[in-house]
Amino acid sequence: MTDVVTEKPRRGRPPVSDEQRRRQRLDLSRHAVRLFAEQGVAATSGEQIAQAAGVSERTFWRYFPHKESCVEPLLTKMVEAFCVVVRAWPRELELIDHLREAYSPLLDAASDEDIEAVLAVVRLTHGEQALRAAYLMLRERAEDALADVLAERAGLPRDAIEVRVQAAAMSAVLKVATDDVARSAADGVTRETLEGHREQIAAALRGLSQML
Amino acid sequence: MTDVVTEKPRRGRPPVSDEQRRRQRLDLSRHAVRLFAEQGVAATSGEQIAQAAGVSERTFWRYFPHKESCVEPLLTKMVEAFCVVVRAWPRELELIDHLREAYSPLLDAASDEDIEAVLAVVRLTHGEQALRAAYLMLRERAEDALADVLAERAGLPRDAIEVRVQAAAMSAVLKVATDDVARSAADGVTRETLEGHREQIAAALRGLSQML
DNA sequence: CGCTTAATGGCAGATGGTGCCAATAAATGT
DNA sequence: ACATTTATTGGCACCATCTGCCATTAAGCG
Repeated sequence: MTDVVTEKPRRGRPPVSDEQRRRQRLDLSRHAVRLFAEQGVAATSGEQIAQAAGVSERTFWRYFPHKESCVEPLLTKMVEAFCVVVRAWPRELELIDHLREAYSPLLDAASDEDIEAVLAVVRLTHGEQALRAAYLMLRERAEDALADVLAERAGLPRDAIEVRVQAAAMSAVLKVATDDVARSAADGVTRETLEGHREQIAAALRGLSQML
Repeated sequence: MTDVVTEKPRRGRPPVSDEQRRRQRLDLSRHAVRLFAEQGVAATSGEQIAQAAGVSERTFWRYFPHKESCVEPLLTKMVEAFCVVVRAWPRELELIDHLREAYSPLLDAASDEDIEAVLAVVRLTHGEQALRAAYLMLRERAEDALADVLAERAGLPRDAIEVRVQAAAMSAVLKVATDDVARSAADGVTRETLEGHREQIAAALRGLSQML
């Protein structure tokens, strides 16, 4: 009865906090992305990234299983932002209207630098196949999260076919819109660009409804 | 004026035909997939695949840029089959109805072995991340082809936002349906399973229209 | 059979990535 | 202060992935 949350009279050095680890990954991620953009993925070695971030190559490979997954921390920020918005989607509102309401505050929350970096990565994924593959894998993970939210809203199991189709379609729309905004924001991202992004999504969702 | 199709009084050994090359790739692909399924991707080395197919490791790497791209020839068969159907989609018919008409004959055309192999690969992509990434990349290439067809139908440029959204959404639907049929056909594929697949797609497309 | 060109195979080498172990860092107990 | 315990780090050896280079072989043609 005493092990509801198993007792842990911890003894040695405690593991670093998840927060700390996240920061470290993000730091490595920034260096990696900068180098990727400057000289290409293929021409950037793991050793180089490690050196730029001031850790040994060995620990670098402990933080990232593959070179391309260096983009993950940055991109995750983006998809998580979207998941937060979707999760807050009130039942009585149209998705488009909810986006208009909830998206702007979210943009204020993220730092301009991060937004710029994320868009840079998305642009990179077009020339660099390895990065594109990593990007698509990440989007599929996001799709699962989206499916969870949609399932809860609809009161259906998360692997119901309707739920998965809707999640996949929404995710696909978001992908197109994101690629588009990244392309059009090639030099400098403005508030107008981002609001354009929101409208892009809205228009795309509207377009979906005309499909059949 | 004499170089409309540059004159080629060919001299030495002629390059192998594209057909021949395609066959070779497909053969390597089959061996690779079998090994992947038997012992996992990570545990299967390029040397092993080459040996199984009876070529040197060096030439194996000439046929495939990465180990995971061994699944490409098989999967391409699948997406090309779908593209053919879409291309033949008459303007006056609903897509669902067209699928019902055109899909069955197509199933007869492909060999049972190949269909089985394709589904096996799709199943593999769920446990093997590297394969999943390759799969998603291929699907995106197929999405482009789909966009071309849709653009022509709609009389819009191929990079119009509506076209790309529609292509992305259709592709996403097809992905869900394909994953589902692969899972449900885990042991032995029957004609019922495949017709189920077609209905799966139809239902999914119908579901899409209810999205908003 | 010589000539020309394409495909192949073998070998060296750089990079990606992992397992193992010693060294160090951060906590607690005495 | 010091020993003890545990987590992280770095160094090293090692296998796999993939490429460049060159010699060899194969396939056509006069």
